[in-house]
Amino acid sequence: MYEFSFMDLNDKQLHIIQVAEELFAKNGFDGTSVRMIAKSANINIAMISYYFGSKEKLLETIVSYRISNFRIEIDQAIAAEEDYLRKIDAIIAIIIKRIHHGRRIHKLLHFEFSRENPKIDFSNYLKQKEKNLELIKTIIEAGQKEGAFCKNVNIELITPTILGSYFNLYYNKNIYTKVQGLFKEKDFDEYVINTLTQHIQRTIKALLTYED
Amino acid sequence: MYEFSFMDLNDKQLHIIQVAEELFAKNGFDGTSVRMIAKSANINIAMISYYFGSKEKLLETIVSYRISNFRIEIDQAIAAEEDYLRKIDAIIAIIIKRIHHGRRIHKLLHFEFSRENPKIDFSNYLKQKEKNLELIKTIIEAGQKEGAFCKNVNIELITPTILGSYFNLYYNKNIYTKVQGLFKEKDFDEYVINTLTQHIQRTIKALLTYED
DNA sequence: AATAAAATTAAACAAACGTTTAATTTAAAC
DNA sequence: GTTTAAATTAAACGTTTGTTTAATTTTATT
Repeated sequence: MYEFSFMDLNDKQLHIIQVAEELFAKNGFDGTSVRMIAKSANINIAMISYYFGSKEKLLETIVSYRISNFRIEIDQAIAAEEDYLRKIDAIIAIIIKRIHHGRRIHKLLHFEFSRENPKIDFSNYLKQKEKNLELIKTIIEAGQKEGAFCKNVNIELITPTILGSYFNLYYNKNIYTKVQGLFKEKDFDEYVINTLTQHIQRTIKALLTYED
Repeated sequence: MYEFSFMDLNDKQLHIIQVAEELFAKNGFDGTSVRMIAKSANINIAMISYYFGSKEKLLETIVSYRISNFRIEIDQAIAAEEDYLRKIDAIIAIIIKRIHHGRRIHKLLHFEFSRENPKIDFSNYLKQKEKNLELIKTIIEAGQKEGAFCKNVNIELITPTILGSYFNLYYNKNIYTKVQGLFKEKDFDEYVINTLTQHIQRTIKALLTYED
């Protein structure tokens, strides 16, 4: 039976990618050995070199497999809403959903990106970041011209606030779980999609309409 | 000549700590070898085991050396300001200053904290996080009672928004530097203390007074 | 059924890892 | 100046690292 495989990756390769992605996010790139990956994926060590060439190229494959542009999805959401505050709500909901879905690879990228000698090529990641930044800039400037948003806003810092709110929660999940009892592990998905998304939407809308 | 040494650490130990901290932040714990540390610090490899016991205990020493409580500083700032919005400004300025100063060790903690088998004891880090969370909760609830702040706010998520904004900028510094030309490396300190702090203050104040 | 290609394996490779040893040098105490 | 303790060193320790090899099994093609 034929199964569709993205990027010419067969089922076995996809399985290795999924296992490796989880281990990389948990233990970091250097903290994950090819033997750990092989054991978790129930394959021979040599299969990683055989399929991907090397451990580093495996990481590169994972990155290009996961990093995808969501320009179209956002464009549709923007067009569907009339009110500028609703547009913001829609954009943020999409961003958080996407980021949450790709949280493991993004964690990896955060940590590998600021290294002395980065192990992989980040140009695709950079391009997408840049596009997203421009997209948000465009919509906010349009809202400012319409008089919906105030002008005293540092637009470049809105993305860090949106993404940072998510990732700081994600990185400190254990703290809130253990110390605060804020949520159990399995409720995290729901908490992100509902509570956190709402909080960020509120925050950004408040910022964009704040007059002091 | 006698020099004061915190935590009974002599000058040589302090030098090793500083070098190691920087390398750990750059390359991660597993990505940094004792030989790299020894070379950077111009010492023999054996000195690390001699002084600290092991590579892991060196990390523990760094953490307890850097993680400090800033309860007193915040208490003073709160007492000095009358207006609740000014109190928020003061708290955020202190938090960002502190976090920026300890950014390297915090990056390390973010990455090591969510591991399968954490290599060091994080109880001190947890305690301080908890204290800071309670501190912010107290001041905001007081402001709500006074009618200065609105009530539809998720207080638990304010800290992630403050810290996340900083760290997302820090982790993606290279992007903004290279792609956007937002700032050069050496201007980062100034950008954080001025522009970023202002942005976060604005954001949180807007959120705390937002009525929809 | 025979042939060719792809997948899988255990074993071996050199290199790098954190740590320990035992010898030597430096500093401090008497 | 002698003795004792602390600091420093080069070398070696046993593991683990990522990758390659060469042999074998499985799958696909003719």
